[in-house]
Amino acid sequence: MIQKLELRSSLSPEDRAALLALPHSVRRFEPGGWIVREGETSRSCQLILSGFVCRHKIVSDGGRQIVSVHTRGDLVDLEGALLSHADHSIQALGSVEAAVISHAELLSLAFSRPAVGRALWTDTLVDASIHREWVANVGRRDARSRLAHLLCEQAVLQQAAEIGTPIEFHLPLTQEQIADATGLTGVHVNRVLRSLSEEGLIERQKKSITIADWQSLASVAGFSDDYLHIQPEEAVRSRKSVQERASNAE
Amino acid sequence: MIQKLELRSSLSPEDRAALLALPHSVRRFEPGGWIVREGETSRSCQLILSGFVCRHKIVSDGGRQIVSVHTRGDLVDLEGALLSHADHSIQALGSVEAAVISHAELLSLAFSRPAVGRALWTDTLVDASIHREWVANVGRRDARSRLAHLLCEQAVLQQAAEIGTPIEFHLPLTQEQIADATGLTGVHVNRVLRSLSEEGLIERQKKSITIADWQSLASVAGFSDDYLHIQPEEAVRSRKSVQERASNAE
DNA sequence: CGCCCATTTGACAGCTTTCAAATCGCGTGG
DNA sequence: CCACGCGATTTGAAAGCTGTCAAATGGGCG
Repeated sequence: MIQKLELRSSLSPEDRAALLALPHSVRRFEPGGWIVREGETSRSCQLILSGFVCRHKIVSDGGRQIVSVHTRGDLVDLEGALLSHADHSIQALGSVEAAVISHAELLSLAFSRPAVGRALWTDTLVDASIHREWVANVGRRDARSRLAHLLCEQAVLQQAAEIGTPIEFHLPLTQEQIADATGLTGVHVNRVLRSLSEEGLIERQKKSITIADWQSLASVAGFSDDYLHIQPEEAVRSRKSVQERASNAE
Repeated sequence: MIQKLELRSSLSPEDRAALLALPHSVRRFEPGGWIVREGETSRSCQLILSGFVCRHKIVSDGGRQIVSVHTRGDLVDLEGALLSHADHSIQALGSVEAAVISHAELLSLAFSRPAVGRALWTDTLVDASIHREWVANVGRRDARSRLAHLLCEQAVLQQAAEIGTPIEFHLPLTQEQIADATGLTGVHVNRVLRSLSEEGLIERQKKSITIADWQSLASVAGFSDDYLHIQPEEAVRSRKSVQERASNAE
């Protein structure tokens, strides 16, 4: 499971073996459990094995901004390996299982095996790219587009991580948390989500979403998956699959 | 000048020498010149020698979002070395001089000299951290705080890059561009800037800003420089200097 | 001196927020 | 198995911050 860490780089079998051989222990977090707290210094990072986590920051008036959501296969708190203190907190959104990997071990592997270092570095660059898209999302899109964009992104990412299907996926956030991720208020998220489903773009189950009309939703969102930098073969497979299922659903 | 690239990591003299020995050519850009266009593939990255550049994305309704501003000592388009296509554009804000460095050369140096690789990797992590702060800035602060935050950030960054003093610095953006960086409109930026200067927090010259009351401005912004991850000794020097000058100015 | 772009300013509309209250969902305890 | 209780979801009404549209002013460059 560890090797799926790398959707965006190629690794030799030896590299994979070295990654798999990393000493680690599995840790479980309760819903709401803190994985990292802002300001802390840590000695290890966590590879998410199951469940969802989010990174967030608190601004001075008490408002919270979620800056990213991660799931199976994502390595969080890699920052801790090279930076002295965490600039944000990381919290479990539900029950979470994570593999704890020491920074020292990971760094030494990264520097002894170029392909591994390259893959990890690429991962941080993609993280940054996603952050940039989020800046544009909260900065320049209205509430409707913002929410549509978040849904499209989650659909593609969960598809890539092989969790759920591209048109129906688990949305582990409460409406209040969706609001914190999009820079809106819980009340408004509720209204917009309802309007999206009334228009037939999405369908809402208890804690998951079905994209009823991918084309329209992506168009409302102005969504393009370029910024996710998913490898060509993966991207093709993923996009095709999204579209096929979308058209089957019609 | 190249070695000041690393404010946040330590390098041995040999590492510095290797960086300085990188083959490069100097390229000049006109104001508004494109350094990278979204979607492009590039073979080299650019180390800014003088002037300012910004990264930005265009959303589907034509709106523009500036996602970062860079100046002397910043390496831009490092993404191009590891990712296949650019997810954003980079444009010169005024006249810019940049050293062009081939990706291949830079990567081979990064993988042969761990300290260099570490420094570059750290740089991308700091970039990501700044992006996260921007997400929080546009997502969860009102116009007043957003602008104050942008000003505080620029003051500290330009001080760290040794351009101008911490309380008076060059702001290479038009109000329209400031709006694109903060997710506001030009008209509103104008109003808020005027109100900040009427309240005595800042003073405005033609194209530069003087922070008249750092304490108050930082408090309006909810600004803390933690997320910039400036090395301890640097941070102390920088903060002290900002505060000294600020109190001298009173 | 004149043109062009950036900055200002005013009035008004509108998207989102705020504040409150009602309803729903679901795990817990009787 | 059903009642209770708390958090999440909904909904309504009203206020407010920010955007839009337009026009005037100002400043720099050819």
